[in-house]
Amino acid sequence: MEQAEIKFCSPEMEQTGLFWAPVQQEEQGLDDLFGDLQFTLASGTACELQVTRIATAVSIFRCSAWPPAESGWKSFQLVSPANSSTAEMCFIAMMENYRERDDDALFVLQLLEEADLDEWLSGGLHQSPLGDTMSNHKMEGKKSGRRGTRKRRISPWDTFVFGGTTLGRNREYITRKNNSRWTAKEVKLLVQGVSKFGVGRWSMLKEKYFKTSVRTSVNLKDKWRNLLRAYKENVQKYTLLDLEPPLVEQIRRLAAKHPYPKQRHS
DNA sequence: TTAGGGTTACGT
DNA sequence: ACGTAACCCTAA
Repeated sequence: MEQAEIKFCSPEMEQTGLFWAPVQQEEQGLDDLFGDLQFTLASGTACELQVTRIATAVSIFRCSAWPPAESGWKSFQLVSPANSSTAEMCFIAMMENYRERDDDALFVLQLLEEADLDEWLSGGLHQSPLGDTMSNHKMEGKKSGRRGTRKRRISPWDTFVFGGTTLGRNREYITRKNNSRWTAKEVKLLVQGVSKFGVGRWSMLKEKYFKTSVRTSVNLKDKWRNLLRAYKENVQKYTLLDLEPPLVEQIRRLAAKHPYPKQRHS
């Protein structure tokens, strides 16, 4: 959102994609962090992320566009203590395809388990539960362990934070398997994109409007479909996200202009 | 890569 | 319970 200034504690952590960062909190709470977040790494690299998911108790932010692009890290999660007004936040980098890198994920989870995350979350600790343990861990050396198809599953991160035994005690739900709900801001962007490129050019839309977003082109397509279902003169009983009327109008106009599904030629 | 049906998580 | 929205699967 409003360019939060974030400094990193140590270069090592920056390397592994795991670090602490003091973040200025508005009184509104963590919701303010929804949307685009820009900051600068200690190295000077500018970053831009999009925060797409926040949950209560522990806040999880799934972000994208982890730089450097070559590192293979594409997204990360951010865990912050509940109810802290100047939250110290721990960014935990993770792969876009955590499914392929369970070893890594589980390794970190193990570290977190050993550290007293509960205590950290309650505000008791003032340094990373991971300490510098991470510097011993060579991420790049790891070959991903899992192969083969696998049924969908909840991210181990989610399970740990919300459903795992360590923290499960007072967390009553598990997050959605992926990115959670679209924000009004994202929807606006999508609508803007559709109005520019028309319906059906999802990968281009992704490229131009959602380059750094967690949303995939398929997500964009699905979201558009949902928007139509929700607003196309159609009476849904309710919507989970209220959009500004002008935006809804725009959606309706676009829906009329570009029939969807688009005619498949054959 | 897209369209569209199917599945799952979560809100009401 | 049931509806909505996010995600998955896959033919073409």
